[in-house]
Formats: sequence, structure tokens, C-alpha cells
Amino acid sequence: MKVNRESVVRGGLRMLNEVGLEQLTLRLLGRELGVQATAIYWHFANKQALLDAMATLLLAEGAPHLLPQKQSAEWDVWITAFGHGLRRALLAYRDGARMVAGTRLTDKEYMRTVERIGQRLVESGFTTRQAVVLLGTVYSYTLSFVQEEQVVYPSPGERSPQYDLQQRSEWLSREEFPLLRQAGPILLDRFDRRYKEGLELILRGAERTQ
Amino acid sequence: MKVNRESVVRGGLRMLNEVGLEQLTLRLLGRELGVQATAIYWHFANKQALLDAMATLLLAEGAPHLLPQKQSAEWDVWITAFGHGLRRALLAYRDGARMVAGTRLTDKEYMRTVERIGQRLVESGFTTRQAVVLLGTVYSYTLSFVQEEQVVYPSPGERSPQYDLQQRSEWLSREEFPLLRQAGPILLDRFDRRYKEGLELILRGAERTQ
DNA sequence: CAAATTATTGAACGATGTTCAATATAAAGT
DNA sequence: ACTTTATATTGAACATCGTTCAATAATTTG
Repeated sequence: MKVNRESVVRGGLRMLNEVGLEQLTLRLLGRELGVQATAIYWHFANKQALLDAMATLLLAEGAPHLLPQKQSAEWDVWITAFGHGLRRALLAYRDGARMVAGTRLTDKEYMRTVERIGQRLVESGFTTRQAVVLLGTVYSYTLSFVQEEQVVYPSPGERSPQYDLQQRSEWLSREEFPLLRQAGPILLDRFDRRYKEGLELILRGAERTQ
Repeated sequence: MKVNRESVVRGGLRMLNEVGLEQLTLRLLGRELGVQATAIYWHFANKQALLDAMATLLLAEGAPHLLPQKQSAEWDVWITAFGHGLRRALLAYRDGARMVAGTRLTDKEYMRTVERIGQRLVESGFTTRQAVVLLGTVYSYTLSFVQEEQVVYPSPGERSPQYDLQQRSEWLSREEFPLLRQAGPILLDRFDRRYKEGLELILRGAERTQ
């Protein structure tokens, strides 16, 4: 078999979804591609470089969904689309958020999109600094949120048995942790809803600087 | 030499600061403690359990600084103290944020503090859900922010040569990325300032729900 | 002082990322 | 068509890692 940079990256993402980041080894990927593991080193300097490329492709694939339907939309619609689009892109692959968190981007596809959103913010009256801070805050929030989310839901829909709600409730005594006890369902269920609410918090904060 | 759970955890954090998460091996830690690596397995089921304990201690050490000076302070002062205190705790150890991001807490010390802050929020008029969402958003934002920060500054004060500002500017052409080009200094310098501004964004958003 | 518990050792295992010379495959030059 | 060069893959090997486990030491208990 013969491979190239792109087929290795795509195979990497395919295997990532099947076995997760921890179990994604070069030997496994080689077998998937019908090639020895060492052949990958012809296309990538090391495993980290491959992970960088995988993260870059993940974001590039998601980039189109980071923009709102109507280009004429208000700036807050742009930010909302950015946040939800980014989350969706990260959720598209198992351990997507953890992978992206540890990588350096090597591609400009995603950057072009961020540039557009930033420029839209500046058009709306934000200073460059305010726009960068706002985008950075949404990015950080989203990346970390999805990292947590993917610990509870390794693959979309299938919940890890590690995070049992019942068990958590028993561990936190009613007397000492009345609030955190109620927090369980909020933190571990309905991630969609909580993500939206956190994003709205940032959004409403930005409304006041704009 | 004889060790116990605590001396292993403290030694682990000491070595973490010296060599970073990647280079922190059980053999190295064993040598530091004057013991074979396998002796650690008497005190911890596996490496992840040790990392969990290390993360737990990191947060427990930082817990006192998550509270404001005056208990009578307004709720926004409590949130600010929580954010900055958490960031400070994560920065206290090399790769602190990355370590905490991948662990499950096993101790209640940190939780007690979060419980208090949450209760303070409820006293101030937030619903339980609003308080949990607010705290969760600040937590996510901070964890991810510091993860980025620690890539650029692996140890406090010493900047990684990987993230050269000059180099970044050259990579991003002036025509295509006018905004992201200006974003460089904002994103890679003065992390203190940018963190504060991002936190204020969340804070001001919360003011409107309260 | 003996028995039982607690803790450490040292050898070993399987797996991983990575290196490197040898070799095969494809492209380019004559 | 044949040779040369560039591109890509192989297979063996290495060092290191987390981890297991029986043997042994150190400590506590009866």
C-alpha cells in the first residue's frame, strides 16, 4: 500500500474515533493503512506532528460551520455561531478537544475564518483588542467545556460509566455540600443547554463593552 | 528509604516543576524519593491515580486563595477571587493546567471552597443553576486559558522559544490576516491583563442575570 | 520472640515512539 | 529501452515506559 500525508491524517482521525487518543498508536494506524508504522515517518517528523495535522484538519472541516447563515447578521449571532460551531467540530471526533488543546496549528483554513469573525466584530464597534479578547475567551471556554464533556461522553451518545450521577450524590454529603449536590445533574446532564448558557454569559458581557 | 502517599505526591509535584508532565516518569520519581519505581505501586494503583492525587493537592493548596479578603465582599469580588486564585494555583506548577484538565478530583478540600462561593452567589440572588453555570464557565475559561499560557511559558518567567512573536508575524501575511497579525502581541504577551479582561467579560454577563 | 501486616526490591513483560540501513517503487533524464 | 535519481516502504533494533509479581525486607502486633 502507498500512503500520503492526507491519507495518513484521515486514517488517523478515523482511528481516533474508533479507539480514542490514548489507544491511537502508530502501529495501529499503520495496520489500518496497510503499511508499517515506520512508513508514517516519511510523511511526518514524529507523532506530535501528525497530531498537529489531525487537529488542523478537524478545525478546517469545522471552519465552514463557524459562520452564521446570513452574513448580514449581528455580531452576537457571529459569536454564537463561532462558539457552537467550534464545539460541534470538537465533538465530531473522540477526544477532539483534548487533541486540539495540545497542538499547534499548521494550517490557515481555520485562521481565515477567525479573521473574518474578528473583522466583523471590529466593524460592529469593538476595538481590535476587545475583539481578540472576546474570541479568545469563547475559544478557551469552549475548548475546556468540551474536554470535560468528552470525559463524560467519550463518544457521542455513549456515557462513560465512570461518571455515575448516583454515585456522585452519595459521595457528597447532604449537610456539607447542599449546593454541589444539586449541581450534579446540571454539570453532567444536558451539556447542550449548559454550554449555551455559559456562552450567553460571555456574550452579554461583551454587549456592554460594545 | 521509606515513603508514604503524601511524600510521593509532594515529590511528584516537585519533579513536575523540574521536568514537566511529559518527562515525569515513575522511575525518575522513584530515584528522587530514593526508592524503586515499583514501590510507588504500593501507595497508588497506577500512575493516573497518582496524577489525580497531585492535581487534588495542587487545588487544595490553592483553595485558600480562592476566597476574597473580606467575606462581606460583593459576589463579583468572590468570582474575581475565584478566577484569579484558580489561575494562580494552576500556574504554581509546571503543566499544572494540563494535569488538572485530565484528572478526577479525589479530595473535598477544593470542593468545600467552591461550595462556599456558590452559596455566596445564591445569597446574592442567583438561582442554583445560574450559580453553577457561572462557576463552571469561569472554571472552564481559566483551565483552558492557563493551558495555553503554560505552553508559551512552561515555567513562570521563561518563555518557550517555540512561540516566537516575530516568526508568527511573518507567517501571517499582512494582506490576508490584518487582524490576527495584530492579535499576536495580545495573545502572547501580558497574559495577566488578557485573563483579567476575559474574566470581566463573564462577570459583566453575570451581572445582567443577577 | 513469633506471627502478621506493611512496604520495598529486582527481574521481567508487553507496548510504545523512534532510528536507520536496506530495499522496493516511481519519476526523470538520456 | 535503460540508467539514474528521487520517493517511499520495510524490517530489525533500541531505549524507555507503565505495570505485574514473586521474593524479601522492615515494621507492627500479639
